Amino acid sequence: MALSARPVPHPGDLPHCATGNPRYGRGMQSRTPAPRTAGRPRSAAADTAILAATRDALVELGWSKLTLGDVATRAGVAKTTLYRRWAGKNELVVDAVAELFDELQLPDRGTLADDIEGVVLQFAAILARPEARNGLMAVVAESCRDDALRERIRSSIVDRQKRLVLEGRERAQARGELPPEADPEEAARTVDLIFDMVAGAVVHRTLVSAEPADEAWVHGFTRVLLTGLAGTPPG
Amino acid sequence: MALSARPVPHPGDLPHCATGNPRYGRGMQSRTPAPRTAGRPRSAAADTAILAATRDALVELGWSKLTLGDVATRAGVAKTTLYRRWAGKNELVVDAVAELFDELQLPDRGTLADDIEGVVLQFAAILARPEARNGLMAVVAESCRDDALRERIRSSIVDRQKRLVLEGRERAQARGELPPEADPEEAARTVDLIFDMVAGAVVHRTLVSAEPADEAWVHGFTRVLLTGLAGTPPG
DNA sequence: CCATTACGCTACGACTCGTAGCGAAAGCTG
DNA sequence: CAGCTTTCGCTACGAGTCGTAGCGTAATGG
Repeated sequence: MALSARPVPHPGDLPHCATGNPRYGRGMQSRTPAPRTAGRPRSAAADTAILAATRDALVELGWSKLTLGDVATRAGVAKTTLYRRWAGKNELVVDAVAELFDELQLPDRGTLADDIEGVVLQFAAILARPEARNGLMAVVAESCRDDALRERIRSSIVDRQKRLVLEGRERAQARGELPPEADPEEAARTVDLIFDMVAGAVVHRTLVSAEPADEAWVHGFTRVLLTGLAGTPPG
Repeated sequence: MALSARPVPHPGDLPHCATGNPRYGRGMQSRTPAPRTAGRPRSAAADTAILAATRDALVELGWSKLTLGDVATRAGVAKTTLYRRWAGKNELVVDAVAELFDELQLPDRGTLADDIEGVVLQFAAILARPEARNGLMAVVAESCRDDALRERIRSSIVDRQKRLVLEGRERAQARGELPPEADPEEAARTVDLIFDMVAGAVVHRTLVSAEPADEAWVHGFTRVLLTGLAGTPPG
């Protein structure tokens, strides 16, 4: 018969993620691919089912009314399985939401303005999905009191997308639309500033003002971002 | 002896706010000052104590771990008193946070750039307070699934501060820094756009990037907002 | 004086949380 | 194949919170 369960290594362990599975796995994703151990491997299907069920629950219930027991039922797994893989609600939702943002791309449309409009529209399309809105805002709110969670959000979501700003600037500089950067430190600050302005404006428009970031809005936003307030006479 | 308590008029009533007290009172604040009724009046001191206790609890506990029972204990009132005045956690926190933003002003500093920098710094200072961060983000997150709550946030917080953008533009136009607006509809859209860009950038910088919106950052932000990306050669 | 309303307090059922324990299933390894 | 290891589903549990009901008391106004 099975032996008694050994003490659960739950709080703060580095697990053996066979698949691209979560639980402190996203943060340090440049690890050795598989610290294999013997025994029954974790079901990869359970991971995807749980994350999908989390997004569904976010749509129907929102953050505060989402319970882990309900997610487990939706995913067809036991509640204990869920707790074996994630430390709590915050971590689960971060992983469930992070997957949504990995589809962002920066297709080359020929000009800086068109590149910006394109990626901002993609970002707006993701934020238009209720699971993205509910989940992202909730974990950001929670991260105010939880440094580990904020770092997890930053590495899983924010920093991953900052590549888009870098890529767009390089293209614009190659085209001659933007001057080359002399001071690399200043350049890094500018990248952060632009990212905050773009992401912040779209988030605020979508969530606080609660109006769609459609093509017309994105066009106006891009014009202000590129030429400034005074440079946009309505004529 | 006291009669049996009549059915609580809790969900969806228009109460009689003697003081500037909450409970659906902020949304329609242009009401007759006091629809007086007989009986013992509600304690105004209890209102202020509850709202202050809510902010304290937000600082110490954050949103998710904040319980109404705890707030009641901090405020020195009974839990039932709290439920008699607010419908739930969301409404309470909205009122507690809204008070923080009423102190925003737009002092005339002589130029549009300095006006913007001044008000953005004020906004950043408010968002630097943990009770503002925790509470605001949490209710915004919840408002994704609650239209009434979003409307309450908009009327209590957002629209009240949009006056700052209007005021700043009027001054800039009077100074000749901005051209007069021909199309009033286009002008309204521009106000909304600017508000989303300013508030969104500060919020994203403070909460997501988790770095302070200090004077250097605000200066760079203002420069981009006024002159655009291409108009800021680092030299 | 008396009707009316707010207040503090206690208690309650319902729900969620996170964990423990068990037996069974699913892999790897010799 | 047998044997070991780890995961899985299930049940149960104490702790905590929720929102409400009920009661007696305090504070106003007519």
